[in-house]
Amino acid sequence: MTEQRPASNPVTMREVAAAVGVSVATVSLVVNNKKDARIGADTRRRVMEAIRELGYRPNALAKNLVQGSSRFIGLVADAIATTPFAGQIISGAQDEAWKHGFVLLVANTEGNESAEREAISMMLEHKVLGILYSTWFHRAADIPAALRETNFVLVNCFSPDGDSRAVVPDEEQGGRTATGMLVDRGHRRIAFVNTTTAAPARDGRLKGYRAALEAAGIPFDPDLVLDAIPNQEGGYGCVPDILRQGATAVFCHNDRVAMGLYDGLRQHGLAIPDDIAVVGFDNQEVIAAHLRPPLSTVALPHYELGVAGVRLLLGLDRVEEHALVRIECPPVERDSAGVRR
Amino acid sequence: MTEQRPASNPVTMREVAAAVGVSVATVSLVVNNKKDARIGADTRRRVMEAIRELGYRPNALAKNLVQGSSRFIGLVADAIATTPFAGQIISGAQDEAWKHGFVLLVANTEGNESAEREAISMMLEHKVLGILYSTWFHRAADIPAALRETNFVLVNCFSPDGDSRAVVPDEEQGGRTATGMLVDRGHRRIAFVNTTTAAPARDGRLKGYRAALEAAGIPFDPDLVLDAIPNQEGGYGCVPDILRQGATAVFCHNDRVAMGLYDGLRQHGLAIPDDIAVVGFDNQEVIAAHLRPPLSTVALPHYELGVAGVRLLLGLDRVEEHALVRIECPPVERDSAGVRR
DNA sequence: TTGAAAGCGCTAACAA
DNA sequence: TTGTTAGCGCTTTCAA
Repeated sequence: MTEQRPASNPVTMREVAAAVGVSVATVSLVVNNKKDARIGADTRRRVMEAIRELGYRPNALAKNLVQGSSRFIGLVADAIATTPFAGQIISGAQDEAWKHGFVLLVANTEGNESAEREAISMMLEHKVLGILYSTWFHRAADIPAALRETNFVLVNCFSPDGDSRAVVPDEEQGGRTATGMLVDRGHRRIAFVNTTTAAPARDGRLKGYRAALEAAGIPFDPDLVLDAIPNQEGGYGCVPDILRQGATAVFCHNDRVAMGLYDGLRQHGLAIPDDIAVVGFDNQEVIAAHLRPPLSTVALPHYELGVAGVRLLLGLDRVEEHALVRIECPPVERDSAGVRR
Repeated sequence: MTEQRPASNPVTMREVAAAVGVSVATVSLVVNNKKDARIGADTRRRVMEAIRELGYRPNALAKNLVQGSSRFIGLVADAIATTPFAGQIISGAQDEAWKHGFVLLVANTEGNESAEREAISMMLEHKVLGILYSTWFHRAADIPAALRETNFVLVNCFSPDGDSRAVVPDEEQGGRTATGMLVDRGHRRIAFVNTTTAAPARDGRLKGYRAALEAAGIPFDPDLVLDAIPNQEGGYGCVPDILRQGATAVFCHNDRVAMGLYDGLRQHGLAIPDDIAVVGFDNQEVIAAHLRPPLSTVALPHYELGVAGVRLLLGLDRVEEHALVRIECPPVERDSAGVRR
């Protein structure tokens, strides 16, 4: 394996100093714009000029080394490739990290445990300030032992033992919000197509659904809660049941289920939202925004999860030691829920 | 086993050496498992033990510094958050980078030029071995000047001047493959819903479409080529035109267009693939795999683009200086094209 | 206002 | 087989 040429030799601070005829200390002072050190206006000018002329770039490795702390934040994700969700977490984490002068070291593990171990090792060896450990869907996660060697916060997942800082979406509030969109339109028989998969999303959204019903004085009818595989096929498949139950509105576990539901409903000659109203969950753009009619849904706040994760890591938000921070799932109103009464 | 220390004060090699009673050089030798240096079996054992006991982790920053080269590869992407595509590029790049002992420094710029400059600066300061500059859709890209300070390869984009190494999907072959799927089923009036957006995808896929037709001895009919906004609405909107032209099959610019087309076709009471066959492009999983019927399409090889990018960067594949490397877009057969005759 | 010098944690000659 | 030593490029006292 022939690897590329050895790193080209970049301009060093010493060369800049030599070019100007000052010491490296002086150059360092002006490069970092140290406030306390008084540098002659002329010297400063000449140094700056030399920097520009020689194309000098500070060596972050050396700087980090001498300062004993890197400006890295690690982010391990379990599914960068397969969903847009991880991307949004990364994006949020990066924007926030960047804002505070930090750089993201990203590792994709695709659920592979040894890749995970390797990734964490690598980050530890780069002396990251801390690690964000994230999953693409909200769930309990076993915490790799090595994580405990540094600061870490869980993003979109949490420790079963509740002994770690974590940021997760507020599923219950999300379920309440989604159901509320339907209640607000005057619906009283609202079906809920939940997922078959045991997960916080399943329990939380159901809880929210019931809470919204209760708040509106609508009795809970267990027959209106259906379980389906959380994708298009699942949504399509439960159309007959929904119709049998005489529902006038459906809250779907996610947007993909809603997409399948659309198909089934249409096949029965039913119009959305006039014959039956639909709301989804996730706000998966490619789908939700372009269904016919565009799908009203509730957004999973992945970007905000990423932001909150680094804020916790950096200690920017005051919060109890092992708190589980819940982030709001905001409503995204489009057309499938009908017009508000 | 490992007594916890504040992350800010990690165990150093010197401490390990002191604990064992050897020199740091010896420790370095065993840590890096240097092949040529002979270390006493007993010494090696004791060092390893101390490493485990103290929880020593090598400091990659120091190592990189002294070796004059980091093991970083930078990857700047313009849309991590908005599509799964960037994620696949990252994923491919990372897998390949890791395989060769490199770590990815990822920066998301969301098209923002100053973010881009900052990102590249940051990477340069970390003395990356090189930079992958990637875009989420295949297009010509202006190359930021700073990029030229290091090795770089363009991924999913190319320099208008053709003066840089680049890896892109083979649009023409993709168009040929997609059209071929339809031709193979005996269709002769095949519509092509192209995009309204000027881009390599537009020209390349059209070229491929025509090539496939020609290879099958089918005359090209310009009336069968429609332009539409490349999303669901666009696909939906051109159904009447397609029917008017008497097409028995449609090749869609992408899967989203196909999704809209499905809707429109259904509304006309037409069955896919029996009344009309459809193939898409992109292989956007959430959509293609779960449409009814599942969509036959051609995959955009984002993962492979990432892989090829780092291979080029590392000089693992021999290739001419400013070559434009084209990666195959493989067919993904599902059900919407019908049964092969 | 500037410079000299001591490291940061590690690797790699060269010695022993 | 192992230790000594000289840096890598930079920051940071402390002196001048």
